[in-house]
Amino acid sequence: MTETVRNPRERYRAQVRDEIKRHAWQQIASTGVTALSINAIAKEMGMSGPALYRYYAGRDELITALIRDAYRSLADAVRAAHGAGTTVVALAGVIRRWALSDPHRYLLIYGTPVPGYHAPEDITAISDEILAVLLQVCGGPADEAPRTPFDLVLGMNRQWAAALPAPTPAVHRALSFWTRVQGVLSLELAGHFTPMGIDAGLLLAEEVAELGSER
Amino acid sequence: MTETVRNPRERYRAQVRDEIKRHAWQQIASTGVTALSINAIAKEMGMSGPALYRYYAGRDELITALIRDAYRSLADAVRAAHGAGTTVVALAGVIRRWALSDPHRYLLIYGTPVPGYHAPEDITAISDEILAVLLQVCGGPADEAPRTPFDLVLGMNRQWAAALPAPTPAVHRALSFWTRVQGVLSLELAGHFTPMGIDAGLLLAEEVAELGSER
DNA sequence: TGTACATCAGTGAACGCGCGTTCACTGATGTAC
DNA sequence: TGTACATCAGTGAACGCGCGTTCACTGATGTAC
Repeated sequence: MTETVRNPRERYRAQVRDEIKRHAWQQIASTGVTALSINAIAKEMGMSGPALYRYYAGRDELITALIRDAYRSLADAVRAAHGAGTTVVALAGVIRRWALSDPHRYLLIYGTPVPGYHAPEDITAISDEILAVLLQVCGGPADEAPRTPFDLVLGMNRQWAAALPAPTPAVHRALSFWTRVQGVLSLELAGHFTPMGIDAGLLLAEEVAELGSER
Repeated sequence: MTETVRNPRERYRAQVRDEIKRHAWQQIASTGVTALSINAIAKEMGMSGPALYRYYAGRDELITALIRDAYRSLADAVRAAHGAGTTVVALAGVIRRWALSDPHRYLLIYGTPVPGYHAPEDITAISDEILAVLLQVCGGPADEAPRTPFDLVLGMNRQWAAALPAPTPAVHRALSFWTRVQGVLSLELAGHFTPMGIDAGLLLAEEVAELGSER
């Protein structure tokens, strides 16, 4: 999140950029992305509005930075879990806890798209990182034969997909894993479970239990 | 959507209320819920801003009406499909087509919650209608014994759940159906599939195929 | 070590905009006798 | 059938607010000799 820099002026810049983001998250947490206001952040920091333009070219660039950090954070969490050795059920739990720890951060990425906004290249790369881990936890691409009709589900227009010989059961399990996690979390975070008294954590575990690497 | 009324004045009122909603949906479709503006709608209709206050007490009441209509529309679509006899796969297709036909309508209900907004009672009732149909398509509550540990997933604090003797496999299948549909649709509508070339329709069919009534 | 200069963080005023909502009002539409 | 009255849709002005962004500027901080 923080870029490390020797130069004292650059160091200060990085600090302020971080503080701006902290306040931005705080604001998003209370009123949502759309209410995110440069002026409001500035006021909260005891600065005048235009001052922030020294640090971000405008509102869109700030939002981009927030989205990037959110993806980065999730990618790190998922990677760490995988590095420590994890199962599909445990990984789902990690993702869920990550989402619950800051619902608006999750929603910024996977919720209703910010109108008029389109993510730059490097962000989809981080998103691919996440999917790569899922793929490994769901069994990896090795020693698996392509299957039908799942082959049709996946086109081949992306590196991580193109790197595979063909869609495999593991790829499909990873995809199922991902959509099922999203399904439970999007409903849970939007509050659609609370009036029904559903244990979302347990439901999620049940949903992904069968998607392990089968080894 | 339109209330039928004899009285000519009331009739006119209902027409205008509908026209306001039509413009509201149009606006939501182009810029999202948060950009929804009473003044903008009025201008589009060739009226002054305050005129709309004759028809809706304020912005929140208008949004409530839109949300209610959205739920109503989905409930009708799902009911109609069930009435004509449907399978889990076909029903998932119906829901998906409903969502794709107006993504913002779907997102208004199941996307990121509108900050500060809370739905009135009668809306959760419509939501229950939908779930009731799902339950029937997934096998119905009849002649099924409770099972563990799924029993824990569902609490019993809601009518349609309380009406059941206990959580059954069918209830759990309905819940799985619902979350899996949400998972695929929320990712598809947010555009997370397009760069990967995934056939969301096929994926959805695969996801719910196993959740039929097993009769 | 001290001075001259360049860099750059932050200010305050301004621009133009749109928002939700209130209020007192005009004028048309329906209703009662 | 015609008149008197009540209802109510819609207007225009106004209030107070916040937004993103630009611009010319002050003053502090770092750099080069």
